[in-house]
Amino acid sequence: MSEVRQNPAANDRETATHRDDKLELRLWLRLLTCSSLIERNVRTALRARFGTTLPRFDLLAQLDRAPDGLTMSELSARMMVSNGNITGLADRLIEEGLVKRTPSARDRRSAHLSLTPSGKRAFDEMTPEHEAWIDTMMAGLSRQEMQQLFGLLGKLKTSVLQNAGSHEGEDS
Amino acid sequence: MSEVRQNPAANDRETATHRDDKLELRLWLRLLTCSSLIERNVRTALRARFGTTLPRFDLLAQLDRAPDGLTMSELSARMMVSNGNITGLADRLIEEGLVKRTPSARDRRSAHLSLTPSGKRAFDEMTPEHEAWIDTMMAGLSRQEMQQLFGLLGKLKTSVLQNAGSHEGEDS
DNA sequence: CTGAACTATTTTATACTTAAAATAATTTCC
DNA sequence: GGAAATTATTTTAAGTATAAAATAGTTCAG
Repeated sequence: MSEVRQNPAANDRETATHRDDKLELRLWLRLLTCSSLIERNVRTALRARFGTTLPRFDLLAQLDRAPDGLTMSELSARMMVSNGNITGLADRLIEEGLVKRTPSARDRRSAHLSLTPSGKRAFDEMTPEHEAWIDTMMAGLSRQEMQQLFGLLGKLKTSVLQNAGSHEGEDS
Repeated sequence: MSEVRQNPAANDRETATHRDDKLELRLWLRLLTCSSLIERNVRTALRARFGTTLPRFDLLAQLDRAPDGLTMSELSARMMVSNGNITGLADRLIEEGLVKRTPSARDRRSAHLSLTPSGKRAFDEMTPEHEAWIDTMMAGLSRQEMQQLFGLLGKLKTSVLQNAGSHEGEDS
């Protein structure tokens, strides 16, 4: 098993916040805790059930959603990782025969990545279980609470995108 | 600058979800998007302003919150990363003189890590700006929305901890 | 046309991360 | 008190991640 504990009485980052910490900071730490917990569970489950990793699954999922394929840059944007990262990840999946690359006819710099039949099959096998894991983890929330949370996170996302990076150029 | 785009009209993972995807899945992807966006901003800002990284800052922050110091395992639990990860991270910070290790008197396996004066100074210099970045990113939410979000995330956290790993042992 | 600016991707160097095995110390229980 | 189980940490090997520089192709102003 993993050497990372997952005990329900977690003594995590967020639990360790001070009573007098600012709401914004506590909110961020709790958000991070939730995200990390779910991510860790999915990662562990993907390895245990399918012998694969989250980044690989994520890349396959992006391609599955885009039947016409995606370029490296598009993948980089959607997965929110650096461009260089995609290169290595794609290389491994191509090596494993799950993804293929088709050079673009009109722009010789770029190529479209897409799922091979084998990749599509692998993804279709994984995705129902993946969804079930997520459902299970969220079982403690009512439909209404999920919708409320979804809405609030939407506002947060907008806020972050709007106000991000405003600390830059304060001396220009 | 970074080569990862941060344009407000993000074409991210979550934006690419289907209309007919389940609420649970969309909620998870939006949560991940928010978390990744904030994390990336903090990471970029830490590098730009202080030439350091998020894991280093995070470790310093944990130690700052625990005046008596923490063992490797405690740090691992709080930061929600693997035990082996802490070893390397701590080594680097000790090398840089920001952290010191004190062997435990009663248990020769473990040692307490704590901030050096230099580490404390470095952290105290960073933390007000760090808090300001978080505040700025959340500026689009009202006090009440933050509290609501905080509460809902608390429920989610409980749910995940309760229902995590229930896919394991389904054939035992 | 031509070269400057831009865009897409890869490469490089370094850091971070994990899972699993190894090492070493402590506790437990007979 | 000593073997077995547990706990704390380190090591190992592979993969994931970033930022920045390099490479190569495209676009566009003049």
